Amino acid sequence: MSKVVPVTLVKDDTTRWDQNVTEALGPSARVLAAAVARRHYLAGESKVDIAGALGISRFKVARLLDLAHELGIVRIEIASDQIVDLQLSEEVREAWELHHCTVVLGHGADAVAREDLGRTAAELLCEVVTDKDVLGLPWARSVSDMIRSITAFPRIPIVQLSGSVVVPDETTSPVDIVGRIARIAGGEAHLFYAPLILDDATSATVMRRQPSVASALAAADRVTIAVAGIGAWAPGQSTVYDTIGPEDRAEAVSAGVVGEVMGIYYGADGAPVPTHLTDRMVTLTGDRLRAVPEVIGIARGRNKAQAVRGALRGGLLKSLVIDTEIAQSLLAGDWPR
Amino acid sequence: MSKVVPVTLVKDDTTRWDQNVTEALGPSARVLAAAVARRHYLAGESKVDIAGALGISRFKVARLLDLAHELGIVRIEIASDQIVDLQLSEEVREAWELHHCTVVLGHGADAVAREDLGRTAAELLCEVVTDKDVLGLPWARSVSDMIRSITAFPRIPIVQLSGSVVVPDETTSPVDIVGRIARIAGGEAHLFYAPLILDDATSATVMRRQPSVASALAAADRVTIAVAGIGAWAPGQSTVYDTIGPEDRAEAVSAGVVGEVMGIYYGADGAPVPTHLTDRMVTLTGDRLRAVPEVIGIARGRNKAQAVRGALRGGLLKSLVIDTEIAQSLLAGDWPR
DNA sequence: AACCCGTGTGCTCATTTGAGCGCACCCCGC
DNA sequence: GCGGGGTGCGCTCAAATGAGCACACGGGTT
Repeated sequence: MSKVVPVTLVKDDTTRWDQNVTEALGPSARVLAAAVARRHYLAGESKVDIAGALGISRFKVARLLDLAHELGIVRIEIASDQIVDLQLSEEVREAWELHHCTVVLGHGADAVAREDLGRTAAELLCEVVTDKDVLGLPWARSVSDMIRSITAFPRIPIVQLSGSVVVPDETTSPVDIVGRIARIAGGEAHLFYAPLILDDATSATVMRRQPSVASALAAADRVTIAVAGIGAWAPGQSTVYDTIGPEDRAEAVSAGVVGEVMGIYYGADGAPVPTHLTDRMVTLTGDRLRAVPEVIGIARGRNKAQAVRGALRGGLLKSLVIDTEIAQSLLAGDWPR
Repeated sequence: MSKVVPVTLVKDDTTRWDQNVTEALGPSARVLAAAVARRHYLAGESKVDIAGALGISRFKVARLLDLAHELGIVRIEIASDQIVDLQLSEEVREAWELHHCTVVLGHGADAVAREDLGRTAAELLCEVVTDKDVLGLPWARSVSDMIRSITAFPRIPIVQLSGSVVVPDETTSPVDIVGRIARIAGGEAHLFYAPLILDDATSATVMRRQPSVASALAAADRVTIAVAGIGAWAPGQSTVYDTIGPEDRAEAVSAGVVGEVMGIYYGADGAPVPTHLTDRMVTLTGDRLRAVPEVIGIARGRNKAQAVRGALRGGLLKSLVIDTEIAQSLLAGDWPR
């Protein structure tokens, strides 16, 4: 309640006798500015109240606060997250008009751990999902990484969206992975045992007519949330690429394929690429995936950047869980849309 | 401009499937909260604008910001000064209803350097003084420390308020000190050569009648700003105490003297203490000092805490430049007034 | 002297913001 | 199925706030 003796905040440079002052402001002004800042920002008092308590005008309080900002007496910082680069995430989200984007920070010099990416994707899924949703899942390594991190889930239908690929070094079998979350969720589950890719279109057609498969693929219409891995068309960047033969790879390359999502192929501009491969897949169509209201894509590593960009351009994904390298690539150089 | 998919901020603990979530909030909410906080606090956008840009209500923006505070995503801190404890200064100022208070931080374990205290006092004086003021100065070690730090000063009258004490280890002579600032200021100066304390009351009366002395003491009425050292009534804590004989010291002690300012004696409650010493001083009266609108007291060290408190209670000082020890003592235990 | 410019100050008015309210929803137990 | 408690949400109205303006003062120039 004590009144303050007026203190001129900034003296004219020519008239100040403050040549001995170390900082830009005298000690009393610093004390005053700090006191005002503390009351306003830490104690939450309104500027009017502060002005009343100190016997100065509310305008002076406001100017004092501005000054305190300029001089660095008040410092406001947005805390950095341990796991997620909050700023980069938002920049990517904004730039590509995504629903959600989560950029996972890599610890140390090396890339983001699969485990971290999977856990973060799990958190995002759990955050976004409601008990009105229908979840669609393909088979993908990154998706199984995610599912491993999920311990609780709402009781909602789970729909398998694609066949599976046998990968030697994966310990758990494909359907187990999709089945795991179905068990956790406890709702109805549309699962099937089928390979993602067959040797010819005829076999694939037959396979798609299998009741379990047909029922699951039909249920894809009802899916409201899907999670997808993103495969780049290069060795080690796509389980499909690694599975098929050299000629098939080459055909896709010459057709312009840069990546696949759930076995749906697309080019650098995101447009579907017609290929003989397409008819051999047991998966939903690109249009059906595009119609899903929320599709979360998961990807990691510089080599997948172009594939992610294509998937986004093609409208296959609505959200992303990625690492810093891909995020920076998505913001760099050629701009979206 | 991209729209945001609604995200429920806090789920009911019973309904959340976030047992795998490391933090209290999902990644998307963290990204959103951080983005809002960044836009509001760093970019300075209004909540209404942010709400419009993100397609959410301004209330949600506000709640999101509250949340960001609670979770520590936004952290506001008042920067600490290198020289002055801004918070402690304000607390003392407020508690004792001072015009200004500057608590100088000691570096390392030992006490605040005389030099730091003097420099800070100089800064405060230069900040507070205007070219309409009349400056009054006594002789005191701390005052001479301050004056040494002054290199520029407005062209105002300088009035010497007390006689001087010869201290062996001070290199500069008393009047030189007061004369120095008079030279820097360049205005009219009321200086005189006289001891602060004489052997008897008669000599003191004679001395006070000397034209130069009388003129200066008369000019004390016009003084608008004075700076004073504070002496505690103990060895090494007051140049007056150290100068006089044991009987005089004892008399003052038994009369209840705890300190002196400009040779004006007072007790623990700040009331003037009548003593034979008083008549022997060449200085202004306590009432005259109390009438000066701004008196800045300088003191350092735990031993002077009680003397400072007395001087404040007695209304001799309006402002303080002190160290952390005295400041804490002023806030501790027995409360002012 | 008269002038002008830069600076600090407080005012007015439009915008922004906060406190409280009611509504809709959902989970739970009867 | 039907209240009850809790929660998130947006509305209303009053208070707080910001942008711009006018004024006063001081120092320097014409």
